[in-house]
Amino acid sequence: MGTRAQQEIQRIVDRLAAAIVEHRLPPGTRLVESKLVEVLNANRNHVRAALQKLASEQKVVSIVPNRGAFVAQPTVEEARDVFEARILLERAIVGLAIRNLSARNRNRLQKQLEQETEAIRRHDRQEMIRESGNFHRVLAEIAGNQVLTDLLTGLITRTSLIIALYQETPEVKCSIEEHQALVDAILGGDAALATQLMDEHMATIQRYLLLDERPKTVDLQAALG
Amino acid sequence: MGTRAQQEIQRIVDRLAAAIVEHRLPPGTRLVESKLVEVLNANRNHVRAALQKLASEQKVVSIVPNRGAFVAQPTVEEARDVFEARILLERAIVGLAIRNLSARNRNRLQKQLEQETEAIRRHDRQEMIRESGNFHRVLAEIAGNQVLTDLLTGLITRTSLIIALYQETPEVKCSIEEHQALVDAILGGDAALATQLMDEHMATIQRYLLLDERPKTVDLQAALG
DNA sequence: CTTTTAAAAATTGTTAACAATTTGTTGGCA
DNA sequence: TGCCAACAAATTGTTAACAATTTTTAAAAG
Repeated sequence: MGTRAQQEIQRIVDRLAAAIVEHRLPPGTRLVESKLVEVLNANRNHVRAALQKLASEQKVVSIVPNRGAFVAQPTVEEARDVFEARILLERAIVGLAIRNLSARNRNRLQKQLEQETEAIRRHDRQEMIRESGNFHRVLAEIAGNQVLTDLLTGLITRTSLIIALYQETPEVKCSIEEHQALVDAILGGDAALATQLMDEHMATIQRYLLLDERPKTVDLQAALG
Repeated sequence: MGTRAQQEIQRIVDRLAAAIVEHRLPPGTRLVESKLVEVLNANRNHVRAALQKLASEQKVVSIVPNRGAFVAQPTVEEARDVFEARILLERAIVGLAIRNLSARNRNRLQKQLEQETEAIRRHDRQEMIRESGNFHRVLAEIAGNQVLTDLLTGLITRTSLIIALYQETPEVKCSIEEHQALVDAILGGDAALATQLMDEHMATIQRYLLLDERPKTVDLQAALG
């Protein structure tokens, strides 16, 4: 495909991923191709390609043959694996970021915290989700490893879907207070403290997940058995 | 797409990835769609989808609009980033694997080493490459985290392409001696030693890469400037 | 009123024809 | 010979029509 088609597919991927990440499309939602064509003002071939990509790359969509695409419902095991992998990457990124603290990068961290503050001030939940994800992405960019950034970006997306599916209450647990403490430790150059704070930050998020139980959706087996 | 088409695309992806990983398709090789259709006995649409996947997921193919697909030529920066990320994952995997040492898993490690020995005995270079990759995949599977396994699998593929492009001599540096030492440390439950051996193993591979210089292929700018 | 069956509609899956672009070749001409 | 234009071939990119499957609707039968 030419660049134009690829860009269009990416546009659709981004729109859908954003909607899933910001919990506007709950897990299990049916994604009918013709509706997406209408809503996104797109070509059906492109929509199909985008859905395939979301299914095979980020795994936030699952495709059932002859039945169509749905917002994915990751299993408890997958949720655990995603968190385990993410913590791993986040810890390493914190360490790398501390070694790359240029004036510009310090500034980026401050600016990012301001964005989050603004989102909270406006009580804009979707923007809060978006910005809390951006915080971790900025950290990865400061770490200066594009491969790590790409891997983490995928895990951030999946994490948000997992939260939609398993978190007991809908508040955004990826809090600015913990981000602020992290930034303080990073700017202070205290790698050990920063790493520990990142561990605790991830643990905080994980603590509110109901990973002992089944997915939130109706389990016919349990409900009728 | 239905399951059948997806399977067919995956078959093509696997065939192409194997050829690239085993250095049968050197970096920069042109991949003409019609030739692939012939050689792989496939449909052109499926070939195109497979090439797109290899480009956007594993990044071992690069697609130039209106010019076609080529075996990728990762930059020195990308090579460094891939290795940095891979070391990170491998270290963690070693630690996790030691905690999961069932009888079956001990056996899998032994069996894997036997496979590698056999490849060496037969002087089958392509099988040696394949099996040395399998060693790291088995380790990831023993670690018991499917997400980590998937991420590492992608990085192993990319690593092999990087070696094809940047290693000074063509021997397989991912050696069974170091694998054997690693297995000994793991079976002995010595996490600190095993992690250190993994570090050294990765360092050994990296040591033979010419990452100070340009890619091996002719650089017109440098050659004619 | 419930169940069954058949037809219609909606939705997904597949393909090959067509279009656009790049690459290669030939022949004229100074 | 060297250069250029026009044509031809090869290759990639795009699309819409067609096929297959599932879901819905409606009618008929018990």
